[in-house]
Amino acid sequence: MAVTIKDVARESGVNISTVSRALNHGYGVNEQTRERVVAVAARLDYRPNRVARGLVTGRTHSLALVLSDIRNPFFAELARGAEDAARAGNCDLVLCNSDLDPDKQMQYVRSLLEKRVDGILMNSVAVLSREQQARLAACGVPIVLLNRSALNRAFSTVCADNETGGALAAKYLLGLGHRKIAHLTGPREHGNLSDRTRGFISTLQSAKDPVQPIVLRGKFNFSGGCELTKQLLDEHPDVTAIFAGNDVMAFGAVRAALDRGLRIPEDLSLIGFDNIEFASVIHPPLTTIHQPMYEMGHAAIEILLRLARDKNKQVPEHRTLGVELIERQSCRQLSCINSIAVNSCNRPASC
Amino acid sequence: MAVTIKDVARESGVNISTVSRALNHGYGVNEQTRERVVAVAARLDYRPNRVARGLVTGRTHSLALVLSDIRNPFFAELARGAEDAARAGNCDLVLCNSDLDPDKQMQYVRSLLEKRVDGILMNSVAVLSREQQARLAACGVPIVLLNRSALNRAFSTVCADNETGGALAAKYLLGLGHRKIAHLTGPREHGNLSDRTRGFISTLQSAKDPVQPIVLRGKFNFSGGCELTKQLLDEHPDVTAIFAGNDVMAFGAVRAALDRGLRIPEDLSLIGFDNIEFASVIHPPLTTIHQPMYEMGHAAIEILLRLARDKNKQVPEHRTLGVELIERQSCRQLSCINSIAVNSCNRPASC
DNA sequence: AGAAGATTCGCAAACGTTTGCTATTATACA
DNA sequence: TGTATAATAGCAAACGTTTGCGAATCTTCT
Repeated sequence: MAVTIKDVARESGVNISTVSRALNHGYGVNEQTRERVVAVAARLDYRPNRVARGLVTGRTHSLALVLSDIRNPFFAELARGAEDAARAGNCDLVLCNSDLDPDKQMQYVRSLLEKRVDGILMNSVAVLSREQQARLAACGVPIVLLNRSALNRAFSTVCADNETGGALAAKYLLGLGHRKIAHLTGPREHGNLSDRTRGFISTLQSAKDPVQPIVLRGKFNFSGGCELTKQLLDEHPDVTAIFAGNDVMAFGAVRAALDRGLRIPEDLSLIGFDNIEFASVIHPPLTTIHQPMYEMGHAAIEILLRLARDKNKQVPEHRTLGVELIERQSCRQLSCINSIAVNSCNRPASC
Repeated sequence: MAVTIKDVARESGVNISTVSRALNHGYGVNEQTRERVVAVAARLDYRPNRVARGLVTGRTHSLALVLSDIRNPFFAELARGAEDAARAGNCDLVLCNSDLDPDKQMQYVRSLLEKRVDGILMNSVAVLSREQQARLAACGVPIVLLNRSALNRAFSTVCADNETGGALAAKYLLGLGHRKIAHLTGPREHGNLSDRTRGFISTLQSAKDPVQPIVLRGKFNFSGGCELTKQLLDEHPDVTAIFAGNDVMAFGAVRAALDRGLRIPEDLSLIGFDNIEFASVIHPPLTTIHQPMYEMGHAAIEILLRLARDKNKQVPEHRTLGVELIERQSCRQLSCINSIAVNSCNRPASC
C-alpha cells in the first residue's frame, strides 16, 4: 500500500538501515549516498510510519489534554496554548473532555496509557479517590496538573495564583464599600475554585471590619451562575455585590439579574474570574480577575516535554502564574456621595 | 518496563497468541483457559500496547480535527461534538489549530498521515491550491470537510445550510424595513462565509425592491468585526442594519458601536450567525442564525468512523444540517409607526 | 608499504502485537 | 473401535521502523 523504508532502500540500492540513518540524522553515512537516498525518498513521497517508529523508540510524540469541557472558553484558550507548545515540541495533542466525571477520567487515562502517550496534562484529579491518584502517579507517564494539589506532590503542577485572585476581588469590593457580599462557586472538591473561595473569604474576614459572605455552591457554568443568582436574590434580596468563581458563572449572574429587573452595576455589583474574551464584550463590561490561560497551557506542555525528554530524572516542577484585577464597569462604589463623584450612578435624583 | 503480552503468557502458561485471542474476542480458546488468562491479565494490570497493535492491524483508532482556532466558540462546540462521537467509536481525537494558514494546514496533514490517523476532519481546505487538494484526496485516509466544496467531490462533507441562513437574515432585515444594509464577512476563499454572503446578497437583490448591501471583508474574529464596523461607520454613517458573518464578528460590531456612542438596536440593528452560547448573554441579546454545531461535529466523525471501518467502499457522503433564525433583541423595526406598535423604540419623543 | 584508525554500510535483532497455518487433542458418529 | 470432524493451542511470520555490532573499504601516518 503505502511506500515504506524498504521501497526507498531497494530503489536507492542500499540497506534499510542506511536509509534510516540517512533520513534521520546522517551520522555514519556517506554524503553522496545520503543525497541519493534523500532524493529517492522525496521522489517516492516516502512518509516514515511513526507507529512503527514509536514501537521501537518507545516515544509516540503524542501528549494528551484531559479537561472538563472544551466549550468552556477558559479551557479553549488553555488548549490553544497547549497545542502551540506541543506543536513547537513536535508533538500532537489529543483532546479529552472528562466533564469532571471520575470514571470517565480514569477511563480516558487508561486509554491514553494504552496508546502510550508521552505525557498527560490534566485539568483536575481532585475528584479522584486517593487510591486512584496513587495509581495515576505510579503509571509511568509524566503528568502535569492544572490546579495545585497540596496533597499529592508526585505530580507537576501549573496554576494561576487563585488564592491571591480571590483576595484581590475581596479587597476591591471592600474598597468600594460593599458589606452584603455573596460568592458563587462550585463544589468543594474543585481545587481552583476552592482556592479562590479561600482567598476571598479569608480576606473579607480579616478586614478591619470583618465581613461574612454568603457562599453558594452549584454548577460552575452559565446555567449554574444563573440558578445560584436567582436563589441568592430570593433568599438575600439585600446583597449588593457578587463575586462569581468564574466569568461564565458571572454571565449567568448577569442573565439572572436582567430577568429579575436588576441593573448592573446600579443595583448589583459583579466581579468575575478568568477574564475570558467575552468578559469585555458583555454589557456592562465585566470587572474580573485575569489569569494567563494561554500561558498556563503553554507552560504545562513545556514541562511535559521536558519530563518526556529524559525519562530518568523525573523531578516534578511547580509553576504558579500571576493574576491581576481588570477593572471594567460591572462594580460601583456603594456610598452615594462617591458614586456621584465617579459618575457611575444613573439615578442622581434618587440619591 | 511495562508488562507485555509475553508476561501474561508466561504467567498463565500459554502462548502469546492464545493470550491475544483470549483477551480480544475468545474465538478458538477454551472457556477455562480464557478465564485463567483474563484473571492473570487483570492481576498483572496488563495494558495492551496499542502502538504495536496499530502496526499490525493498520488502524490507530485516532482521528484528527483540523480547525482554524479552538478559541472560536463555534469550533469549541463542534470539537465537543466530534470528541463525543469519536469516543463513542472508541477513537481519540487529536486537535490541530491551523489558523487557516495553508502551509500550516499541509504540515499538519503530513504529520497526521505519518502518524497513520484513521481519518481527518477539516475545517476548510478552500485555502489550499487545487494541486494540494488533489494530493489530499489521494492520500489514502478518509477526509471529511466542514464546508461544502462544490469543486472537489472527492471528499465527504458536512455543513450547515449556510446559504439558506444568509437568505433568512436578508428576509428578516427586509421585513423590518431596512434598506441601508451592510454585511461583514471574511475573505472570498472562506467557504462557509461565502455561502452565507451569497444567500444574503442574492435574497436582497431579488426582493421586490432590490437592495444592494455594502460588503466589507476582513478578519472574521472579534477584532475584525470591530475594525470593519468602525470603517463602515466612517464611510457609511447612514447604515441601519448589519449582518455579521458570525457571532464573534457581531460581538466586535457591538463593541465598535458602543465605542462610537451608538445603541443597538435603537441606532443600529445587528444580526449574527452561529448562535454561540454568549449570543444570548450579551446586551442586547443577539438575534442570529442558529447552526447545529455540536451535531455537525458529531455527524462528521460518524462519517469518518464509517469510512475508516471498511477501507474498500469509500463512497463520499454529504450531509447538510438545517439552520434557523433565533429572534432576540438586536434588531428593530425601522418604520416608526410599527416600532411603536411593537414597543421596541425607546425614544417615542423623537418619532 | 604496512599498520592503525576512521568511515561507510549491511546484517539481524528488537519493539509488542495479530493472525494464518498447522499440530494436537477431544468429540461425535458409524 | 476406528474414522471424520470440531475444538484448542502453539509456531512463526508479519507490521515498519531503529540501532548495536561487525565487516569491508578508505584514509592517514610512519
